[in-house]
Amino acid sequence: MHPRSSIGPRERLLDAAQRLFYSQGASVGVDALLKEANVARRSLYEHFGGKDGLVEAVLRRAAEQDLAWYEAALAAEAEPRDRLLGVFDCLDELVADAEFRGCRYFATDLAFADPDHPAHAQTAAFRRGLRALLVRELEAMDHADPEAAAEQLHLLIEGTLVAGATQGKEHPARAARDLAAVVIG
Amino acid sequence: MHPRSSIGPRERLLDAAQRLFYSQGASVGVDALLKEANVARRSLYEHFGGKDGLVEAVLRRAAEQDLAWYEAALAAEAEPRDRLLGVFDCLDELVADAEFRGCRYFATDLAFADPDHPAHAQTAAFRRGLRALLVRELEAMDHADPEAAAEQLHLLIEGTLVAGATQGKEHPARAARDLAAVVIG
DNA sequence: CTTGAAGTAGAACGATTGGTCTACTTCGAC
DNA sequence: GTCGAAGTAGACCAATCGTTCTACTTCAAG
Repeated sequence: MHPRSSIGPRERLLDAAQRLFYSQGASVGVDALLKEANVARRSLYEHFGGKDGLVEAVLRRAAEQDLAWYEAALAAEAEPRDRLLGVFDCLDELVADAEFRGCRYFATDLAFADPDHPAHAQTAAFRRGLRALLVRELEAMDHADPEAAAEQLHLLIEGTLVAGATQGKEHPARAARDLAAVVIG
Repeated sequence: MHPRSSIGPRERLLDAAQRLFYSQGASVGVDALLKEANVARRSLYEHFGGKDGLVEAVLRRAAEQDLAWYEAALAAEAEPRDRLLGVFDCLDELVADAEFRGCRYFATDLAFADPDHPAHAQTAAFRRGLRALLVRELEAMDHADPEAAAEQLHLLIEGTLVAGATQGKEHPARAARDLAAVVIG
């Protein structure tokens, strides 16, 4: 193995694909992915079996990273109530970034019309993970109805990501934060 | 002309494209569109100049229809406050429909990576129209800050559409309605 | 009856797609 | 030193993409 040079073609491919899928959509051609990753055509098919396998692997890894991002956002504050509100402060920064292009998972769902495409299982898993995270926080602060509140917070997050992608200048995360404060109580 | 048989190839094409673009995304092939519309290949290029022109025309017409849908949703109630809340009742029905697949305009934005594609101008126009509608209603009921409230309502609507597309069973419109009531005051 | 615009049907185009395959290189393990 | 797994480079394939084009039909206006 290459314990030193560390990143082999598999990782380079995952990185490049995650970048290009996000910035240009899942319809980017295999050629563009290979060029961006500086990887031979053959490596893609040996490691991932095909483009679909690469898409799935990218989503699986991205879901881990993104859930960790939410955990980090929560960890930035101490008070249970501030922890959840802090997520929207982080979202405000995220959405303001020039590179922001919306929610990776929803974009993926839209890109694959076939409901049996393996990508959908990954996006669903991410949403369950995020929802579980919200429920956990709400339970920790003894919220009266954690499930219902988590649904509302989730809706506010999704709305923020859409609004941020289509009119980022308006700081939708702040508008969402005010409503989140109501939800949390 | 054909004042009788009424719907010529142009209208059939618009109808078919609106249906297929929504259910399968803007990546549906020209062949599928022509077959669905029972229209000759040539007619598409004579009437719309190409697939891009068809996309633009579909969005322009859909925006009219959808804004009219929101107007109708508002008109279902009399009291200024109930008019806006009624929109979320209508959204609840819309989202529950088995055919519902999310917001046409956001899906279109994601489908075309090129920021100069004419489709983006149409989606932006629709959002401006919807926003203006919300502001108008809020002003009519003497809301303290119509612009800010419209932004929040818009965010709730977008969030509802995303949540409805990904987990329609949960009635996200009801969750959004509760928050909308807070926004309206 | 004729003419011409508008429609249909479908072959064909160049480009691009995802995927397969061959030939060559690299490099650590034995 | 040799061997084999893993990687690179790139030709190649069938399918599909949006688009152009020709040939035939339809039908109302003059």
